[in-house]
Amino acid sequence: MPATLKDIAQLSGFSITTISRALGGYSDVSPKTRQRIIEIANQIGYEPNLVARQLRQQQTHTIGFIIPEDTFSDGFFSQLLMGIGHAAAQYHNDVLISTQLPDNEELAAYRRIAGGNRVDGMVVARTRQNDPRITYLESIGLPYVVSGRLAPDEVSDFPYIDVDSQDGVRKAVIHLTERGHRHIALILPPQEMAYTAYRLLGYCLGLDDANIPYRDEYVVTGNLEHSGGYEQTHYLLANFPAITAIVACNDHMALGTMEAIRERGLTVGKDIAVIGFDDIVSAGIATPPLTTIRQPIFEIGERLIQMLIQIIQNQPPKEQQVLLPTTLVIRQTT
Amino acid sequence: MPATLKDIAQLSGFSITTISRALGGYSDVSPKTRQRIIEIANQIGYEPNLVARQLRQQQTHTIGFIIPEDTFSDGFFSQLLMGIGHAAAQYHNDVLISTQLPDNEELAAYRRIAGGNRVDGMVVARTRQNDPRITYLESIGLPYVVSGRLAPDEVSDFPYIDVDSQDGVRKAVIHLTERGHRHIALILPPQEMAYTAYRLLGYCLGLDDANIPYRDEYVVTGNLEHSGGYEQTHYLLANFPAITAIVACNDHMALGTMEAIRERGLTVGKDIAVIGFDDIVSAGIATPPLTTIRQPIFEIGERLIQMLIQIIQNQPPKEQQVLLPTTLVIRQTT
DNA sequence: ATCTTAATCCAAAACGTTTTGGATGTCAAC
DNA sequence: GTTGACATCCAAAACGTTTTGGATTAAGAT
Repeated sequence: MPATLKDIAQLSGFSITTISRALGGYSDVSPKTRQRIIEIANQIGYEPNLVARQLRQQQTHTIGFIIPEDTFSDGFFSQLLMGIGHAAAQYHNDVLISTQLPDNEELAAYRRIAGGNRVDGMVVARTRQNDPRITYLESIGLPYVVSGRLAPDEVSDFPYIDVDSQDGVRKAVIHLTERGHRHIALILPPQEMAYTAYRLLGYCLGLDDANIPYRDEYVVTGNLEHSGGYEQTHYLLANFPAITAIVACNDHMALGTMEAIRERGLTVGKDIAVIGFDDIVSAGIATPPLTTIRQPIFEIGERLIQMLIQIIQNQPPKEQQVLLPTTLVIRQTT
Repeated sequence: MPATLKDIAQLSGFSITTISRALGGYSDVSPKTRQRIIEIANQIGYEPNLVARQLRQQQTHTIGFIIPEDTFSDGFFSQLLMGIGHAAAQYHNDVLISTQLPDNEELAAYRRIAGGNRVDGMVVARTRQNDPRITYLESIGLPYVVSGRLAPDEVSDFPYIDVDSQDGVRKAVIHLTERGHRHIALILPPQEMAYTAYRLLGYCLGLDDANIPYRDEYVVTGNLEHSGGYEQTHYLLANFPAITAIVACNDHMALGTMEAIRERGLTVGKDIAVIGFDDIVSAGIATPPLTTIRQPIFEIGERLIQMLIQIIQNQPPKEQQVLLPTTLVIRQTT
């Protein structure tokens, strides 16, 4: 039974309206009155009921973020979340997180949170091809912002921030060809990930730059986890001994790749070069430290929120579709 | 302008009450009516306004979690959060996250979120000595649950889940003495952390078990980050060359310790043994893989929520103060 | 004395829902 | 034809706030 405006009204003898306006800093309440009211409010530990305020004002100062269920140990997601939380706080917004359970229909959480008026806007991550979440958010007209574009053959006509992963992978491949590698394998993310196509494209361009022919059998798909890199690397090295370098499309897989290489009695960085993607914390402290394509995950989270807040406030930013550059962080696996 | 009960009422000719009760599954509405109402609701894409519902029912089905500002890259925190989110979802609860900004007064966020009725309960982590957040939550009577006890000299008479870190460190020290180490250093967390005392205690007990005298100069304090382990290790090894083993109170610091050891031309696991604490993902994939005291972080998050939900539902669990065991994961740094 | 103006204050509506306490109608039993 | 019993429905209050559109009073101008 927390204190309400009504309580202060009764204690002070003023009306609820006046209490509200006094605490709200309006000018139509006399200094003495205001002081008295503030005094009482402090004394009984009044805190405004935010739910009531939200209902009345029809805004929540809250941003929604729905976490897929299979993302427990994903360094990318938690770092993105930290960036989101940090920026949101600067705009006096909180973040409402809903974890999606395996058995639930995918859109259910979006309907509940977004359709149920619990948030002013949403950030959606991990776009897949033809993403139904975007269709839904568009249909209800709620502000949203996306981490990652759609695939190159789809139009991404919504506000997003993505990283130029095509260019990133290309730089990585060039880096390898410059060191003499000509048999370079690629471990892609699953097909349905929207960015997969960009990475494959970058790989092809990189090979092209060095006049190396594309070989389909050097390109495989991993599950984005340690095990994916591990298994595919064993497969690749067992079947194509000519391979001297492997580009994995995230750091988790790259670390799995390193382990597989070691298991085969080879030396990472000497016999087989490895490049990852993301530059998560583990990459820098792996042994040997992993050469990787860094994307500024925390910053992406921050900028997503900046963009979203502007859209919520009806001041759509000029740049609604941002492509951030990647950096090739050269460490000791190449 | 999302659809409301009123809209359905107007379209169907029934009253708002009936709409509400039809959709709510009450038995006092005829099958035909209910069917018609559901039909219209689906047709216009009705979703209940959760804010209104929260206000009316005086409960939010939301759990609050406030993240300190200095926790961006902390693997512990994000993993705890994942556990929290996962368990909360199973109880149909969402998680409201508020990031605390550096300049803000600490309790401000708690007052806003907890005092402002935005959540049904809170989980507080990273207890410090004489924690004011607990005092506050207790004063307003909001259900809460704590990750980690207070220091041994304070009474922790609130629901918590902690890990028996005293026993953990003791096991680690015993493991080291069994391998012949007699000059074992300890890098503690900052004083104000409540669990620091437990770890020091475990260290003392472990030494005692092997009849090794306690030496004050072997015990230092680090900042819980990579740099803390790094700097203190350089200090220790420069001043006390007799040291052959270092226990760091979290994995981040342990990884810093490993780096410092390498920089001094020594070999981790051979010249100097290292043991960490937590068993974050990076520990297992470090090179060499880090021997560490594992605490089940994800599970702690889950159990915190189970406990909290029970308290919220007024069914206080018999076990309100849980001490989970740690596991010494022996890898290759010892 | 009357009129303006400014300074304070407040009643009531509104946000969208759930819940309480009936109201109405129908049908069977007597 | 009266009485219950049951099925179906609904008006109004309530949750705690903000906001609208005045009302009241006092002071200053004429």
